[in-house]
Amino acid sequence: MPLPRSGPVRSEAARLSILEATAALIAERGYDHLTMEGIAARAGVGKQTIYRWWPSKGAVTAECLFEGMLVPGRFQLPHTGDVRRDLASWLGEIFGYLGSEQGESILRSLIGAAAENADVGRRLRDALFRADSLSARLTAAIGTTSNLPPDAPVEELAEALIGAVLLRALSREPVAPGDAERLLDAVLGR
Amino acid sequence: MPLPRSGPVRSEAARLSILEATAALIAERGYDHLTMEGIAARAGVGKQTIYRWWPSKGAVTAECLFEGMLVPGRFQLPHTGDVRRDLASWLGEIFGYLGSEQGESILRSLIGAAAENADVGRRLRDALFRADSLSARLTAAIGTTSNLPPDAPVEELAEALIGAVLLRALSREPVAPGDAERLLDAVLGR
Amino acid sequence: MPLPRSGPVRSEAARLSILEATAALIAERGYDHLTMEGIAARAGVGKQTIYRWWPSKGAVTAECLFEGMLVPGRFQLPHTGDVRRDLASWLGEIFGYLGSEQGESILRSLIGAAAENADVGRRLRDALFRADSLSARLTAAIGTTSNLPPDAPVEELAEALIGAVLLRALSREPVAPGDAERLLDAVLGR
Amino acid sequence: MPLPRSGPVRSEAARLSILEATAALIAERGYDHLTMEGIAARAGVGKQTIYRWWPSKGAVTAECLFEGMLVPGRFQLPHTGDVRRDLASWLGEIFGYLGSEQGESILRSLIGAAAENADVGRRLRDALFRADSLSARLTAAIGTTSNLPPDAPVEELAEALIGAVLLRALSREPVAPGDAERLLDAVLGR
DNA sequence: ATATAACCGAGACGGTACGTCACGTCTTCAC
DNA sequence: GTGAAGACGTGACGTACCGTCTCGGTTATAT
Repeated sequence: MPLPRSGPVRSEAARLSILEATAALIAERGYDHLTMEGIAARAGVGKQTIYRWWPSKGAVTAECLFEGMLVPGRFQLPHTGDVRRDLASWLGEIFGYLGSEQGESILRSLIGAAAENADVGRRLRDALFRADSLSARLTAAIGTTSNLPPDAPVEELAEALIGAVLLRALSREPVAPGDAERLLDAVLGR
Repeated sequence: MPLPRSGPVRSEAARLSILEATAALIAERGYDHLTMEGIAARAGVGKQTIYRWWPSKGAVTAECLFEGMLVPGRFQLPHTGDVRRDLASWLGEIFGYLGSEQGESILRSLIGAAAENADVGRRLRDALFRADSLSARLTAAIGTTSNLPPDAPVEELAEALIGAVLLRALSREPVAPGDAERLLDAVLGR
Repeated sequence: MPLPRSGPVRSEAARLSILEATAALIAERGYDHLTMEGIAARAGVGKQTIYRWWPSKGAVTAECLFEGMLVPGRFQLPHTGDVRRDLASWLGEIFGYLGSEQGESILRSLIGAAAENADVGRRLRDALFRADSLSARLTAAIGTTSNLPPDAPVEELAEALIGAVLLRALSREPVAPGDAERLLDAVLGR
Repeated sequence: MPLPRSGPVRSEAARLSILEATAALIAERGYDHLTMEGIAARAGVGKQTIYRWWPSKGAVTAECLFEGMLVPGRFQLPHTGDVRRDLASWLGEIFGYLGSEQGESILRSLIGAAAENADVGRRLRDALFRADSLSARLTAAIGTTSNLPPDAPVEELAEALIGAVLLRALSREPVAPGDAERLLDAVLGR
């Protein structure tokens, strides 16, 4: 089923088809095993159409990530007023995703992609985990709900939280029920 | 210069030559770009000799890691009695390594390798960072030097520390002087 | 010096380059010793370009044969009216070719190729020795010049002549001056 | 089941086992596809034991041939007094062998072996088809049963007969009932 | 209204690396 | 000192993808 043609302007249909094919292939077989030819075939698109707009499969992956096609957009900090509870809920959701076989595999794939492609690395940080808003929220919480001292290194706190998630994905250790809370206790104090 | 033959037993010379070639190639060009043919050529060895003993380049890399050929063995916790100071010194050394272009690249390569190979992931955790002894030391430190409560989740603390290092490597952000201390402050409190 | 590209249609330049390389390599080193990689390298072509169009080196060889690149097209029956003299001249030329070291080696190579590849066998018969026209001519000669009875089994006569040539090539016995005539005498009578 | 050892003299058991394995493998899969490792494994013998006594698989094949393990010894000219009838019977047997799928394949294999190995070529001629005795018999028959002139080129007659058989094997054309007789008619006259 | 030019699908091309097979050499050890 | 076993360096196999390059066909825009 060939895609409809749109003349000498970039075909949005082709672009979407490529991103969807990429996301599907990563979900099915992992970032390694992802090939340009596989994407083109799955998307019903010529290889040149991919190379015209992206320099590498890492770049396509990064755009997938940015479009929210790989990791659901749900990983957003809630905003109830109780920062500690918000963080717990957010981390809980992430660990839940990590607990599913699908999620663990995709996340691991993305780590691999990030390791060899700087763009993916950046996207993985801010588009996926919204690290910025995370540290902003931590800053806002100083002196309020949790036992954060006024000059707490929030940036480092955020890195520690997210880093622990990555390490968990890398090490392939299964997620246990209370893990998210324990991590929060460890980093923020009880 | 062909290696000496040793008959129907495994050639230790070939094994070492392969591991050394692998370590050198990873250090020079990164884990992606590492090829079996490249290893064989550099090691002066037939490809089959590699495939006879390792199923994949990930496995070879894991053995390199285990033999301490990729990351220096220096990342060991000192043991001065002052746990906090020991941790600071250990983290400082790691961040120092991460600060060098070489070290950052190798570490990132290994993360990529870990993402696609479970064995590498495991080795990267315990052979490299001695996570076990790390949490053991944290346990020992409870109630002593630092402000760790008696039931502190040391395992999670260790994961947060190491995870932050990995995230730093992945995100390619340069290391600044006080980073190690700030991370320690963030996770262990001041 | 890369060959010119011609897009998504088969490149005639590549095809010719491959056939020429094949013919040259067979002439130089024999059919055994012929390798796909050798052909590709000599032709300045990717291996896949060979495999895309031919299933085996035997098939490439068969096409060489068909294109007249391996055995000169000169082995054609003259047509003077005197069939006996025509046959003598034709056989003489073949034995002359067989007498040269080059010719003997190539012919033997082709026999080896024919033994393991049916296509080569067929080509070797009809494209090379024009067996068809040979038996047709023999049929035409019945009752005329030679002592062929009206119902002479011309097909078998042709096979005997060509077969004797093959056997000579296989057995590596040097060709002596009067051999062609003697063979003709033996098969056709004096 | 390892073969019994016999100390510092050549093991006849090993030699026979190798030849039998070779003959079986050629019969099963053809001369190309025959491998030294396959022979060794099938014979329950170390590779070195083969290389110690034969320089190539062609040589092993030649010895098989010489021992009558590949082509049945039945292809011998009968000796009834009627040379024409003897030849007819002999050729008939050969064509019968050639008519079986097994026989056609083995013979073709041997031609391939002969094409790349001089020794096999020689053996194939005299050990297999007893060409010597054939031309001797033809000589003896001069002036007797058939219409051979006194100075008939018997050597060439023999070559034509055998050559026709080889060509038939090479060209993979099925054998029809009267073929042997027709060939004899063609070459010797009616 | 028509040419022009960018885009599209398809896929052939010269390459690199894959993982496997077999080669012929060599070494160990049991008999 | 022969023979089974099998590791070794070498080299070819046939396959998968790479990134580049036409090709023929569409279609929006600039003449």
